[in-house]
Amino acid sequence: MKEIDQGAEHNTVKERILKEALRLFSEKGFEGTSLQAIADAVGIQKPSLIYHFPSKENLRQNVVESLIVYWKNELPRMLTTSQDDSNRLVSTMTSLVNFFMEDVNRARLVVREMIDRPEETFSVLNEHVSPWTRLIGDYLRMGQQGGIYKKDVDPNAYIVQVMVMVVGTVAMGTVISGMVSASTDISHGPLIKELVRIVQASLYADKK
Amino acid sequence: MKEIDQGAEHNTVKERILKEALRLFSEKGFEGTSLQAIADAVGIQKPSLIYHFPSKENLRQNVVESLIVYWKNELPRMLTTSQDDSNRLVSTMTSLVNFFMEDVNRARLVVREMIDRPEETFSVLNEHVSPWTRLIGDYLRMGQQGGIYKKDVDPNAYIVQVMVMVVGTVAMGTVISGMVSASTDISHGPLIKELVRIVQASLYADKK
DNA sequence: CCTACCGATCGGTAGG
DNA sequence: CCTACCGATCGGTAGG
Repeated sequence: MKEIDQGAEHNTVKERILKEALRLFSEKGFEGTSLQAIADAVGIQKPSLIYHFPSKENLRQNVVESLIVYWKNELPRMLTTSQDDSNRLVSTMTSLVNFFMEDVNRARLVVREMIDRPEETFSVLNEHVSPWTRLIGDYLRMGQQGGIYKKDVDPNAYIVQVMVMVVGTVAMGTVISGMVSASTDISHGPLIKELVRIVQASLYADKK
Repeated sequence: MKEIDQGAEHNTVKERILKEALRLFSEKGFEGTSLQAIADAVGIQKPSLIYHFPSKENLRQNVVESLIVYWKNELPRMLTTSQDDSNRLVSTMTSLVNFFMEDVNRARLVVREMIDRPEETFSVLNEHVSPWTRLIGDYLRMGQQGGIYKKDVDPNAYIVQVMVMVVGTVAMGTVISGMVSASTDISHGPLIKELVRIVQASLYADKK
């Protein structure tokens, strides 16, 4: 009844639904998650879900959109925060890694969406992410002419490959970190470290 | 009735089931694929599936195993075929890329299994793939001491990251190739080319 | 490999 | 946001 802290944090039922749906869709997949399971996690009845989101498909779209919104707010901040020019790319990528590691489910959902609905996901990325990758692409091309980046780097392909590595490493981290060190999961330190090294070593021109 | 070419190609019902199940599990996911859909694709009735594979879960395990078996036959061949020492790693990776691109569903299934069943997938990889990654790791360490590979490469992490890139690029190729060039899919030429470049540039030591 | 069939669960509606 | 309910489909069994 209280409307004082209505839009404050993750308090509203709608926000709690989105949160639990993101988690379950990421962990078990869209088809592997029932509306009943989401309702149970939130602590309401199934038809109450349908009151907030008219269908399961509509709920999925809203979950994806909530991620996109987060992205569109964070990415500009990542790109501008980094002060010095030479390290801007690496620090942006580090922010990207942190964004996904903050909640591994974000990376998993992105990977799932790409595989489950390639065409739709392409449209979404093309609309909301491509502007930024194009910007970084221009920045890369400038650096190439200035001689600080390798000349044989394919800017567009490079950016996409970095994204594949970041999102792939975080999404599959639980599995693959066990293959590099003993710990079966969490933080995957050596993996992220090597990821950053590969991204840098394949970009910066050799010192002459 | 004819038993002449019984074990020849993809002729037996069991093999046809495995083939269609791999395709559907890869495209729609395990939970998104019904036994009815598989039966329809094969052209038999649902209970006939259960005759060959006692449960859906059992069928999934057999699909995964069929991939593993393929792997265990191909990987040694990849590693030995490459003649000259210096390019062995790159040619092995190229074979790996070809293996997954031959049938994109292989890469998609691997990614799905990693996200859907992290612990189980780790066990499978640890048993059947780790021996080979360890071998390549030793080879990398030797090359490092010989000075042909960068000293700051983390061999184990590097190998895993290369696998993430390969499998990720192929699995998500349909989506991401559209972001680098106009073509919405197929062959993803520039992506694979950049992938190979990154793998090489981040490995080989700078010429002094 | 098929027909016939089962209990359980699915997404979603009616109506309040 | 709830109770009551629906047709369709799920994985799987019985029995041949």
